[in-house]
Amino acid sequence: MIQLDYKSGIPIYDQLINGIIRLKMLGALKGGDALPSVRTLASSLGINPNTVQKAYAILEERGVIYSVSGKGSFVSDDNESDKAVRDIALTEFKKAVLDAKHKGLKIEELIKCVEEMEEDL
Amino acid sequence: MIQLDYKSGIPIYDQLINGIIRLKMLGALKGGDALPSVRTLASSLGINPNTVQKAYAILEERGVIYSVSGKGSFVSDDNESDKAVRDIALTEFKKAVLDAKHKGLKIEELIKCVEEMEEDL
Amino acid sequence: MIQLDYKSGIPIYDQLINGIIRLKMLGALKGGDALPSVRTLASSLGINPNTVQKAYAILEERGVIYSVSGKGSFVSDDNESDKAVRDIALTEFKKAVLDAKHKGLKIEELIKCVEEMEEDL
Amino acid sequence: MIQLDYKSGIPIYDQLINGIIRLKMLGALKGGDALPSVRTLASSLGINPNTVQKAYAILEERGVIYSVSGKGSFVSDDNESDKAVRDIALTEFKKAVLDAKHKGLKIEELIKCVEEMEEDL
DNA sequence: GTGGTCTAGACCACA
DNA sequence: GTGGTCTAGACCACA
Repeated sequence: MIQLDYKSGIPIYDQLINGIIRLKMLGALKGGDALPSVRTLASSLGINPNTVQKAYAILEERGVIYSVSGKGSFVSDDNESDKAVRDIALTEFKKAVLDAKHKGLKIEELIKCVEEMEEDL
Repeated sequence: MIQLDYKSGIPIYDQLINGIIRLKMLGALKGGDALPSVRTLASSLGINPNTVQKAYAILEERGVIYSVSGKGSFVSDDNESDKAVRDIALTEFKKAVLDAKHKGLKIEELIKCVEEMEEDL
Repeated sequence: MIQLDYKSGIPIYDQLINGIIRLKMLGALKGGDALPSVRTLASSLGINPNTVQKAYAILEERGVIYSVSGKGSFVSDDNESDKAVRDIALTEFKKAVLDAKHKGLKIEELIKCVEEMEEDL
Repeated sequence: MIQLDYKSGIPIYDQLINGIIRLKMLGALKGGDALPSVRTLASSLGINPNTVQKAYAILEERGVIYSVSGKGSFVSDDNESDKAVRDIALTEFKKAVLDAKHKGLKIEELIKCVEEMEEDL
């Protein structure tokens, strides 16, 4: 399911968020699908339920999933959610572009870099 | 000189690092130039000397500057340093590209996004 | 009958309460009419009998319906009940108005908003 | 400062959020003002730092405040934040209007109710 | 000192 | 059982 990397420095809840979004992108999770409960996912990953709770809360706020008290958490099928996710991703990407520029990389280099990565994947 | 943005969420020491690298890229700082002392820069920016110290230490580690005990810190003229900085920047940028892809953005969108940012700046 | 929206965040029992009150307002339920039994309604909506039970209990407490042991639940024809329901609803609405004011919305904006909603519905 | 009501059923972190927004509306908090630190506010209110942390995190995400690790939390002067707050408030208000309608109140009654509240305040 | 993350564990409403 | 809130307390990066 979701691979956690404790050495990455990326907060666990962020890795969960990214992991669930990725699973949705890949089609492994579809609209209406039930997610593992907060406690179940926590124990299967060996982390604290609060951490899962935090990830789910953020995903819900972004419209990627929705939670029903007493029933569980489910994947939204709302296309709006995709848009929200993409907006956030694009903003973060722009930040990275600026950062690269600030460190002396030129726009053409960045574009070339992106194009080369296309072939790899 | 260097503009700090406290709201950006980027650590101050990182902003310092980027700022000094940028000044070197722009030619405002050249090989052999003396940098302001840790205390001077700290007080002129209104920040903690520890923060400047950390930035200088990282820059030295990357070969962008070098320190002479009792004399101060100076800009390296070694072209190697530029390469190292650029390598690090490129690696981080690639990570950002991957992340954006994982969140559903397509390569063409990213390229378009980069091109549009070129016009703005 | 009653449409449940699991994504709304409104507790199911509250949706049931609102639904039954609405059916009464609309005239679909009149004084003396028998309500479906707790189990019947629960199974026809695919929800837990406890949830229906809770809704019925609250409706009875407010005088909207009444229960006869061994016979079932019935709609009150008492006009008093309507008044009680309306009083509660009005109190909650006033709370919402205050909250909106506290967050900087002006009375005129609220009125305009309500008027616009009239057209939509 | 901020009055907490433990009996209200409203989560403490929500009361904090509303309280800070209200203080900003009233002009008691202006752009750039430092907020009490997470720990300070927690101990002065007799609650857990985590709860304050949660409130601050949500306020930051909404653009009402911004936090700088190691420095503290500050009130945004960005007018955008007001817009975000107002949007959220308006959405909540609309929900309340719908709820009132569902319970049998008529639009005209709601408008009259709002108008009467104008005189009181 | 300051914000941010995380664990451990309790308690509540809801289903 | 399930999500949500809260406390208590530890630890980290940053300033």
